[in-house]
Amino acid sequence: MASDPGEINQRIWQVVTMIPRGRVATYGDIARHAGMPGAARRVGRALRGLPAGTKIPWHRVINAQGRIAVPAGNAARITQRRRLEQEGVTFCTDTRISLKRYRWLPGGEQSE
DNA sequence: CATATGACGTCCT
DNA sequence: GAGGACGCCATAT
Repeated sequence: MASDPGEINQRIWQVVTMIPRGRVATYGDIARHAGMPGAARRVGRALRGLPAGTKIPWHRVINAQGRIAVPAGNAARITQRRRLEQEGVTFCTDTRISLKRYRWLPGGEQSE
């Protein structure tokens, strides 16, 4: 059943994969859309276990503060920012992103 | 079973 | 906008 941990992480990756290019989503929204409201940490746990050459656009996942949740010491932190800028996502500050402008609404499927 | 930590969120100052 | 406090879920010790 969906109670299996493997089933959960797959559900999370599914939601992350459906995030459109040039757009970002927060852990809380993904967790809620995955059927686990409040389990934002569970999402981070799933993304942390992702391999380097994964097909999952984990770089489009950021925290509610519009910042990269990846701590220093991890090369992924730089990779994420580089990829976001490459997709057209601009940083409001040195570490801040305009969620109000790039936040993707799960299920909203906004036409633009 | 209790405590501490983490790719988090929300509220308050 | 920045920082601290508390809450939530899961794993490690």
